[in-house]
Amino acid sequence: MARSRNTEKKIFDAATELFLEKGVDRTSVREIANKAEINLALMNYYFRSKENLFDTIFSSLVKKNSEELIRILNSDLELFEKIEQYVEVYIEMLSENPLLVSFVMAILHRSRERITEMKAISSLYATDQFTKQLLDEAKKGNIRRTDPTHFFVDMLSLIAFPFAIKMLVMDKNNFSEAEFQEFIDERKKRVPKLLLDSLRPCK
Amino acid sequence: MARSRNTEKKIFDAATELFLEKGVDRTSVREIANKAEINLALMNYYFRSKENLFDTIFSSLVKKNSEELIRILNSDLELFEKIEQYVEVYIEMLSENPLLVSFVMAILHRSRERITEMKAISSLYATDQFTKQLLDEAKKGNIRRTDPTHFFVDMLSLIAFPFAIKMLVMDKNNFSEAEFQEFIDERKKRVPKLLLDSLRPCK
DNA sequence: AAAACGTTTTAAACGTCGTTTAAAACGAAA
DNA sequence: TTTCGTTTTAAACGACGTTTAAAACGTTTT
Repeated sequence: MARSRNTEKKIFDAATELFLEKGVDRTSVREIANKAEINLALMNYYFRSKENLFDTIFSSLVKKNSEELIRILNSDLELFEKIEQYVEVYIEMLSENPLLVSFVMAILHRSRERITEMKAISSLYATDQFTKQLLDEAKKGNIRRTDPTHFFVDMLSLIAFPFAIKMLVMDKNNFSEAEFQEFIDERKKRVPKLLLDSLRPCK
Repeated sequence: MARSRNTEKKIFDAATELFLEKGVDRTSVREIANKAEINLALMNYYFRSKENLFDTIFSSLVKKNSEELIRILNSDLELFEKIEQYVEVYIEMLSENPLLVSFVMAILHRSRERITEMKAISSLYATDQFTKQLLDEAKKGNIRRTDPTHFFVDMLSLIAFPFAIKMLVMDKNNFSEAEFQEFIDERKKRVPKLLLDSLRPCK
């Protein structure tokens, strides 16, 4: 009984690491079993199938990493401050899990047809509260009118995409790991500035 | 002889379609052989391995689709006009090949270690000419000073990422295919405006 | 026209993949 | 100590990417 929980966790942890590193389809069950030091058939015993193990891990990863972000979106912070904080926390989170973006991208393509069922995924998107805030501030004349759908996609793109093309950026600029990290850190200031400038009614 | 070229092309075309649609790792060689109506072993005869077939297809796709973009970056168009044209042509190109972004993303993760060898991939990035133009215009005071590396990553992100999260955007906004296409079309105007506003020295 | 040649195609087999199976080993309750 | 449900094991299944040797084909040569 204590043994079983332990086994389940060993499988979960080993698979998580391998899935993030090599991708689901390039990780074999025998590899997971080796890393977790368990018998091959135990993966199916505890998780029914590799696909179901993947779903479990994916939901867990998304949930763990998106909770704070949703909390920020739904907070009653002033709009500009909220955007600044959201971007910074998001980039910081991805810095600590640099493989997460590629992983999610791969899943969005790989499991395209199943997206609607994967409820975890919706926590990656804008909340109604944030959308409403954008519309309200525009109505009050505090910011330029902007399509919330576009604005949120802009924000997500500027935050996440650089991680997806990390290797391309490193290769073309001859960045070391540390230099790439520095580049990413710079974006914590740059991206909010770009977004807020586009909202400011100055012009 | 005529037969052989034909066979090679049939394999290439069938595999291209399947790789884009299902991803490399979820496409079996037997599936390719069926679709191309050729014997299983001919894939290895003409392309040595599935991995090599994939490399060939990837290079061909990237080359075919990036040539015009590079031509624009290296043209002597005025900076703002160049950015407008680059964004519009890029988005239009991705609209016609909506699976390309996910495919390239998957490859950037899947073949991370081989990126440097895959020379085709460098054509996805900024040219020296464009970088120089950004620096020159800033020096002349025509635009705000900006880090060309960041600026190009911003631009790429705003162009490409929405295609990568297509299913997420469609799901959350209840978009039909046509509505998503409309959303993308709007970005042809929106993205250049956002980028140019961030460069204008108005403030 | 037949023989000889290199090119192209074929069917069968290899080891590895995800998954299933039936039985063995185990731990707690009787 | 026996019983019983839970956990683990080894072996096997069909499908995967790849290799092989031989068959079929089209050209060139005699």
